[in-house]
Amino acid sequence: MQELLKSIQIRVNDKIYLKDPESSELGKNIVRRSIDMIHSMGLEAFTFKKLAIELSTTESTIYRYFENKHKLLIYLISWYWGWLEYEMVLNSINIADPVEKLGNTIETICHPLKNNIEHDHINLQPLHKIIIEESNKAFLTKEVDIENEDGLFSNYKRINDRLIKNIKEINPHYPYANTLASIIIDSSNHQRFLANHFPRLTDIDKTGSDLGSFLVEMVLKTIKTDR
Amino acid sequence: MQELLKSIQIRVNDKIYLKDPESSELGKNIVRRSIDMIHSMGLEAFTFKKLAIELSTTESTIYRYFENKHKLLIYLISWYWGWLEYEMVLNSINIADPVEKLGNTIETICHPLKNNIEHDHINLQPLHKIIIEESNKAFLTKEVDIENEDGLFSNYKRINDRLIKNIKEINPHYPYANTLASIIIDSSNHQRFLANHFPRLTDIDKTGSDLGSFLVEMVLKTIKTDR
DNA sequence: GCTATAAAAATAGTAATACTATTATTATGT
DNA sequence: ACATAATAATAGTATTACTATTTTTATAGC
Repeated sequence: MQELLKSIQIRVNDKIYLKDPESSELGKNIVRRSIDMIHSMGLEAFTFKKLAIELSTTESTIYRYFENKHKLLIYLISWYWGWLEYEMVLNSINIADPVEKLGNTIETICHPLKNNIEHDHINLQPLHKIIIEESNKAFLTKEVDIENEDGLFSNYKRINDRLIKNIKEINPHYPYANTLASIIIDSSNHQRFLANHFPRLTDIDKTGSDLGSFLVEMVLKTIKTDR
Repeated sequence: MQELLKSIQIRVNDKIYLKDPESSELGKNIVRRSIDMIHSMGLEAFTFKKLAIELSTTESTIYRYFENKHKLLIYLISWYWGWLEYEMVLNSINIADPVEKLGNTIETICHPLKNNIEHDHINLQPLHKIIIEESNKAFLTKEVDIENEDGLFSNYKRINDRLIKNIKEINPHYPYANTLASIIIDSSNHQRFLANHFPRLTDIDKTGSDLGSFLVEMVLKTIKTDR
């Protein structure tokens, strides 16, 4: 199973890239190295020039894969959510009880690397940190609506859809399932950001230990029909 | 009262700027025009050069007020939270019941412009939109820890503290008051962002009409000691 | 009204970024 | 062996994000 997962191809909207980075060794290296570099130096300091030097290639070559570093970021993020969907589905397979499934799903979102999975050319540990520290920048732009229309965020939205469906399985009449789902997903990463940089603003520690159980409890209490 | 509020000086940490923009007409114009420009063109397209042209002045002159556009953004955000604290306090004055106070406070965070307040040189409407669309960029950087140590985010953190205190007044034993508070504040803006750009991910409309009541309900249900 | 001082404006310049274009070289598949 | 595509090398541009220097203008005290 581990082996199967390792070589699985994550589907990423092909409008994100100019040339599929999975289609060549160089492409894979671009992805691999950019994860390390963005993780260690931050998105703003990261440039195609620096990446080109690291890869002993040229800027223009990288530009044949990605239009700009913003698109590269979207690629990484989209890949992440695409990958997480597999994890979510696999982890919750055979779970019939919707409450248990919700718990399992939220736990997966909060601790995606629990299974210690490895991947061919993508290092998940730093990628997850990029998600925590940088991913919001992908849609906090003036181009968000066009890019959204082009489907660049669909992998992200599918994760939301699954959570929404799960919540509605538990309480079909709850009117704020969408809002709750997006809060869960956002918080699963943002609370860890706060733990890293604004510990006063959270009760979660850096490992995110109680995060999952907190979020599950919040959801269940919130959607419970009281009578 | 309106008049009093209009001329009130919002306290902003003086490490954010090089020269206090409130101290001169030009400084006020820098703030005023930058709000309009960032709002209309987005933070990335906004430059000191363009601002200088708009103000018929030069880049170097603007640089005497702010180190760079990032600091200017932090200034605007910090001013906003500083101002919101006044609003929060004023709106909840004389409310003794902590549950009622929480409702009032959250309502203020979600609908800060309800009182149709005007301000001397700061246009609150576009500023609020900047908070919704751009404010996360202020701390999603590699410099966040140094800037946080320097107190650049203290106005923001004080808002959190008030909410935390309020939650603890209702249930002193609830162990996740900090986490819940930061989720509330974050969601009060982020759900409106989603309403604008990802309506499928929220049940809130663009005016944010049910947002306050949803958040209040979520908090109250979550912190309720069930027995 | 004169002068010191500070603020602002004008001017110039630099290193880095975010690209684009052109040509030469190398690899690959038939 | 040849066509094709990918990559590398080289060069260049507009813009950004600054810094430095000098000149002009405004202000406040004497």
